[in-house]
Amino acid sequence: MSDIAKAVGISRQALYLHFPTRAELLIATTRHIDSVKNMDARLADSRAASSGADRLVSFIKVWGGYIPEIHGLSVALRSMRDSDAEAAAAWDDRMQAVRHGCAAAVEALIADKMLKSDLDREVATDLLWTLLSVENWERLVRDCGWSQTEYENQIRRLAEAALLGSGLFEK
Amino acid sequence: MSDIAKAVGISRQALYLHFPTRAELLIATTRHIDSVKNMDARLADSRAASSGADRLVSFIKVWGGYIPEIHGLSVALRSMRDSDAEAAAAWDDRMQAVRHGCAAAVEALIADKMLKSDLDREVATDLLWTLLSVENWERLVRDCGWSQTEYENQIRRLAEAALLGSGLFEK
DNA sequence: CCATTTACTTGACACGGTGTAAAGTTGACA
DNA sequence: TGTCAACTTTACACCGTGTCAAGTAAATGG
Repeated sequence: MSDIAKAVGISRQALYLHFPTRAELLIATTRHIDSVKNMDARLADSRAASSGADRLVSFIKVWGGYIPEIHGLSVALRSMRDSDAEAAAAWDDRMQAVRHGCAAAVEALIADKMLKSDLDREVATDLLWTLLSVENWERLVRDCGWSQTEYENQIRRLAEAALLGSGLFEK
Repeated sequence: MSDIAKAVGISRQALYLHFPTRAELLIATTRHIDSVKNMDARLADSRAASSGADRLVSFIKVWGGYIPEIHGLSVALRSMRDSDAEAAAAWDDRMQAVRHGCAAAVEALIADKMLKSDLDREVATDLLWTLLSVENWERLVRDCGWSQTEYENQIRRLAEAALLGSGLFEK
């Protein structure tokens, strides 16, 4: 809190006049970033795709490209998950939004009969959601040194390999 | 530290006589659990498999089954990653051991010409390592409510879909 | 123009957790 | 009997979060 106050150019106490707790500051920051970067609108774009497979690809591109922009905040929010229930709820809320995007993409695949025949919609959604986690981005981009485009390409391939059946011709 | 001391039945200070810092206590716990549960030996078992594909499956089974046993410790160790360099190093060290297992499995696939032809050994290792992260286990088992066997089966399928080519017949 | 309100300041303090330090107790072993 | 090792109690320093009180400076409004 003192670091932030210093960076902003006000006293630590003045910061507490605006945000009662550290958690609420982070939550407000989340909301602010979401509105500035307009995550919902970007995700909505991915709904424009015609086929289910295209929709999957564009959803992955949109969300995958969003991750680096929110990564710093995500670290802060997740690090206080266990000490602050409100922060945990704020983070989970954002993640549920992503999950809804995943569910919608899976639904589009089902509509196109492109989802692997032995995959439940719930299981498919969970798998896609897991693949697209911030943690996986961290591991591949930060720990393994992948570029953002490598990340996006491989995760897309992985998601396709995991979810896409060849429709009628699938064995 | 006080909680642990209480649980052990000694004073907080006596705990500091054994472990100079909280981080060192967790690191020692890691070592102890590894020796008690014998992770290395279990991983070695997966090397016995004849084919590369079998080896992949058995590695996933061994490590995937090990995750729940170390999960609590893993949470504690990861939560102090940013505040304590030694704890971070201890965790990274264990994860590098897993990565070596992944690399060995990928190598076995290459030897059997079963690795997807457009996958680099490094990229394949990174992907497998990422799939098998504790974080993905947490998401699927804890957050999504999957059973351990569901987790193991789906991750195995996912790894196979991601890495396995059909050898000569791969397009 | 004066009074109030608003946004901020400084300074102090409580609390919890980690880690340090010192002095005292207990029991075993030589 | 003396010494050592393991432990105890007590106290304290440091840091970060969050609270509280009193004061200031500028804008707003009757």
